[in-house]
Amino acid sequence: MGRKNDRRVKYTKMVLKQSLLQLMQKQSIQKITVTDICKNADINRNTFYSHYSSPEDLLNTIESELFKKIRLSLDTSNDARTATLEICQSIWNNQELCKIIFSENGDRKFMKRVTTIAHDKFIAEWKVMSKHHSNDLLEKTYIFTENGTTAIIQNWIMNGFIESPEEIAAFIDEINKVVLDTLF
Amino acid sequence: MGRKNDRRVKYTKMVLKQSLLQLMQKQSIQKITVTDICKNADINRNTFYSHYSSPEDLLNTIESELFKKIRLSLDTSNDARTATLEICQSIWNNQELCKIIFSENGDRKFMKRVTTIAHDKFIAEWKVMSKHHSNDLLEKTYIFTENGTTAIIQNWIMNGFIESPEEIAAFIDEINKVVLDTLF
DNA sequence: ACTATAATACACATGGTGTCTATTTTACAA
DNA sequence: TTGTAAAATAGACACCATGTGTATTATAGT
Repeated sequence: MGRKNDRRVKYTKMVLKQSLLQLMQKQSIQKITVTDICKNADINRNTFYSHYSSPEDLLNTIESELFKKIRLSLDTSNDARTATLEICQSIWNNQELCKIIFSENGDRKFMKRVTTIAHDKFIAEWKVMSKHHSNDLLEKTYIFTENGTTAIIQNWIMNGFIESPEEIAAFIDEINKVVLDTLF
Repeated sequence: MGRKNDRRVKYTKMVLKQSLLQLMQKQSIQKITVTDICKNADINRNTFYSHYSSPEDLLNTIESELFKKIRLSLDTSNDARTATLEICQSIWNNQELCKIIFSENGDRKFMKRVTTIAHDKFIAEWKVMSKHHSNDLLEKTYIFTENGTTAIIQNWIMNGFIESPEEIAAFIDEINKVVLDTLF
């Protein structure tokens, strides 16, 4: 019964995560060693290896947990507008973590993985209206707006959340609408 | 006189560059060691260090040379449309190199550095027309289109240059126009 | 042919890695 | 409360890349 719920395991994993995030505030994941993380966490290096295989592996775990949180908040909403808003709110609710994970050295692929959730709904909505257009144009437009949207959110995070989630979501909605409405 | 033009130096630098690019086809720069590069190039490791300080340093050199080429082709054109086209043509003229440098593991910051040349001209042109708008909206729109444009070019490269430079430049012009004309 | 210097060969201490084998500590359950 | 499984630690190990020495060889340019 006490397999994964062992207090010792929970503590170890917790401090290792904290330790990595703390180190990531000053250096990129690429330059952080297992030894660094363990010294900073006051955890034996062998213990690290019994839970994770590398700093990247540990980071993946952290990211997956955040991703799960964000996805959970989306299960209710189906249209693109509310999905965008809820993603922004999820990020807003995890500001400290997001600041680190999506920082300069942060994993762009993961950021994209998040925005894609909402963006796919955008595209699905517009795809219906664009049957007379080539898939090629749709594909290029998708790439353009996808990456633009991702950058807007990343910039919002990096600038310290000056705008509210509502404001950012509204801007994203508007500019995506402009592009897609005009082209299709 | 023969300082930097020494044939030995030219050869060494050349094979080291080739070696790194070859290795980058299969792994990211992060995982490539000095030892790897030297073994692959059949160059002594000490020789590497007498020219470059790290694999990243070597890559920076390669990137800077490409950047110089691209900038050179731009000195004639002043408007955004022709600048975009000439960048696309420069990339087209260096396909093999660009495929590697802008690959999945490629340096996104460098890709942005390139597209920014043309994009800044776009923005300068539109900035004149948008005095009545907030800098904030302009800034966000800039980020959106900047990153969208970058992604389009990157995608063009990664897909193996299916379209001509003219076609890609035309799409970039059009979609940027749509966004900026509609919002301002 | 001379000479400066580029390239090589060899060596070294350093530091992180991943994986062992004990040994100690501790959470949970009977 | 105590027994036990398993978690954490301690210490050691070979391995490999690093960066920096020193000495030697090869060679491009004059």
